Amino acid sequence: MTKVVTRFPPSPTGLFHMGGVRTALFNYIFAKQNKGEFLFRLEDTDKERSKKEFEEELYSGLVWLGLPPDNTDVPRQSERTEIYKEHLHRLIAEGKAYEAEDSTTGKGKVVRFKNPNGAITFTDLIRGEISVDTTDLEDFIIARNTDEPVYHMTVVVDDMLSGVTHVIRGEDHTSNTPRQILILEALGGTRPIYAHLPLVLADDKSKLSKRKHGEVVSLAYYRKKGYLPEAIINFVALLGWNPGGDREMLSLDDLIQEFSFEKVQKGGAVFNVQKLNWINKEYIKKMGAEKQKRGLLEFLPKDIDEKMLDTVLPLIIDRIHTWGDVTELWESGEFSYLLEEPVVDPGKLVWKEETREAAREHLTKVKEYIEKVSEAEFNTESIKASIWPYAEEKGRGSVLWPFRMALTGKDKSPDPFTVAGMLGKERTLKRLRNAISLLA
RNA sequence: GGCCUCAUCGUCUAGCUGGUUAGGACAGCGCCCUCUCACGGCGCAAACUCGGGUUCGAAUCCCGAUGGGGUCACCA
Repeated sequence: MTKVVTRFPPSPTGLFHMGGVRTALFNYIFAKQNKGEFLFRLEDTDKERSKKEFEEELYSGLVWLGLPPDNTDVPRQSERTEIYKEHLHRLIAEGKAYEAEDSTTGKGKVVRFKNPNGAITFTDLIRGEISVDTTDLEDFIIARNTDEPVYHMTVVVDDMLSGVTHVIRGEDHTSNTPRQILILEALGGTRPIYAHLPLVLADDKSKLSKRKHGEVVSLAYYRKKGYLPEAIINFVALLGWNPGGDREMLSLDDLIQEFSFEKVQKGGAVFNVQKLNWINKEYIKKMGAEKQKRGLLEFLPKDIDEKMLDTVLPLIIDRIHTWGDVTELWESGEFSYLLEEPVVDPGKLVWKEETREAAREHLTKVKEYIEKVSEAEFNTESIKASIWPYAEEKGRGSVLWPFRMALTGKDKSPDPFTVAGMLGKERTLKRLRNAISLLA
């Protein structure tokens, strides 16, 4: 049994695409599952469009996701031209490729592969046998000139030389496979096993593309928004694959354990952000408070009172799907009453059909109960215990609504006991007195 | 258009060797909890593309149609 070797060979011509993320993931999983190697290399033969920043983006993305490649030195095709040339020249020498006039401009010479014009049949781990008549491909170009090979040539040589056993890539490469098999056979290499993954689709069912669908196609977007790598891995794995039952929450280790090509879907899968959001939230809920806090801190104002954050933490967690959501939540003033005195509308202090007098009376009573709660025991539970019987007697809405409004000034907020607990005795009393005076 | 390929709720999917009230999840809607919001609990709605076969019986097997997607670069 030869060692399994998979690879992820993006071209650094754009941000790390979510489709690429899934391709990388499946390559990683399959390699690990078989105690093999997961290789990373850069296909930067297009000098015009290849950018250093994208190389970094790609590599750091893999590391961030928890899918570090096994090779420490990252090969760049732009630095391997001598190797490709050697193979290219061999093909020419053996009559398997030839130089030809540039058919479009008539200037210069390109290298074409001498197509034997037969049928190529290969086995795809996901789709079974695929058979193509290569005659339609004609004598395709494999190099811009005798020194500059293009994609098909470089892929084949690299895969062959690095001992790649499994080529796992997107379905958009299916039509490239026969060409590459042709070159590979001319070179005398061993055929790897192919697996073409169904595409990751946008809402309109077309391939996710930067041009058409914008920044939401790249990993960078989700990193910026504060999604968790585990959640992204989990979600993306479920795009076109599933463990067979009802399980949906799967760690990378689970995936390595459970993955099989038989369970890979044949049709494309729409990238559904809402599901990603849900999964992300599940991961957030599962982690400890300390981690949650650290996650939020990155997206909150620098000068935020960390002690206060401890108390609001559970409230925030209930209301967000990603760390980034907290920014908007915070800026919307959702918790503004914690930082500053609320502006209270006197009319709003009165519950439904009740009178101002009644509201004033309830608030006065509440103030008295609050005063009796000792400073040391001033927490949600004890506050609730002291006021609850009265609220039950007079009607919860009649008492609790003005109470909460006095503290927050908002139609929507957590319950008054929780808010009072967060504010502390002094501030709670101050706001109650203020509300009472407004009703005078 | 040629070639390749795919087809179960809006979306992700279960369904492996034919017999199920076609299951789950997200989203949606409703109810409950409740002073409001959020959380949570419960529930509802929602699919086998169509047409032929094979069979006692088809979402499942075969053929065809239709529809979708991919690809047809000196880009990868």
